Amino acid sequence: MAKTKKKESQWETATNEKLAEAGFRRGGARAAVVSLLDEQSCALSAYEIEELLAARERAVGRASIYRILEQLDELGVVSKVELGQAQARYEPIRPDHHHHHLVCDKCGAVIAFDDAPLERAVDSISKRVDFAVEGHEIVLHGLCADCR
Amino acid sequence: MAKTKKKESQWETATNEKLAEAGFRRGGARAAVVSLLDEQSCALSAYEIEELLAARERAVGRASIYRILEQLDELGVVSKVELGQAQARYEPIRPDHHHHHLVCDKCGAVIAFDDAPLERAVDSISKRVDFAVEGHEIVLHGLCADCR
DNA sequence: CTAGCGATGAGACTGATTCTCAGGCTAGCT
DNA sequence: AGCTAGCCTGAGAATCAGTCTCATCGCTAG
Ligand SMILES: [Zn+2]
Ligand SMILES: [Zn+2]
Ligand SMILES: [Zn+2]
Ligand SMILES: [Zn+2]
Repeated sequence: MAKTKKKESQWETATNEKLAEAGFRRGGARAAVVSLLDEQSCALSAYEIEELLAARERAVGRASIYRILEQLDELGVVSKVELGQAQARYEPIRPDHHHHHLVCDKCGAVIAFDDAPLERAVDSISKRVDFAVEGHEIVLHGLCADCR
Repeated sequence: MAKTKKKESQWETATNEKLAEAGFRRGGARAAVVSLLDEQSCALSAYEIEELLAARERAVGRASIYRILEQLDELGVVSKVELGQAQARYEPIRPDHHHHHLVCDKCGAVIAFDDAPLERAVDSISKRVDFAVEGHEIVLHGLCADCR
């Protein structure tokens, strides 16, 4: 069966470069995770990643998934987001698509949103506090249109 | 030994009233947790609550602590905050002391801060989205002054 | 082509949180 | 005050996400 050769996006390319620069060797498991993340516009849980990869012809061990996600997080190419759902989610960081999340407390739906004034307010605070701010996470809780 | 009779604050009083209104009976475990939370200005983890209560003369079972915190969260008098530390923290909601947190990724220190422009930005978004926003959580990650 | 060493994954382990259920206590009634 | 229904508690088992261990696999420098 012919393998679907997808076009690598900016993110996947940049991520592979950073991995190489950081001294990592190439490996099938990591490539599969990076490739899957590259297709996402919002966050996936480690469990979802495990399932999606298994559904393709490239299952990856759970230990590897967590190890890889941690490496990507440290490299600054992936963001670990805690939406108060007792499990972390991970999404690729694309400078041109910075966003935050609305979480439905009833059905768990996650909706992305972005807002310039909000970012400005956060940047402003970051400069004022005696703290080296490296990132921020903003989550709005409530009920989605369907659950209301 | 004389028991230190503390003055009930606005929060503890209001919480007890809401519990009664919601049809809850009174109970020693819950009263102890509510009283402890009332003394806090920022968030405690369930484990810390368990220890602090045990250190006094009123140990409360772990199951009860979690059950009670969940009830208080549902009543809207306690906020469950996830600071990305693999464990939730809980703090009383005091309308006049609304705040958010700075978390040191190195040592885990939690520092509270508040910012009017930030709240305004969040309120503004809340009104614009097709989502019934009931609350929000903002966490800034980075390195505290000591760990830098 | 081969050795050396990073990459991988099965499964045990940990730690936080949730569940179960027997016994305790409150609130309401007599 | 005494009695009862049913909420309140807590010890310990069960879950579950996430972490660790370690034997094996497979890059890649040479
Ligand atoms: Zn997202
Ligand atoms: Zn919903
Ligand atoms: Zn706080
Ligand atoms: Zn620190």
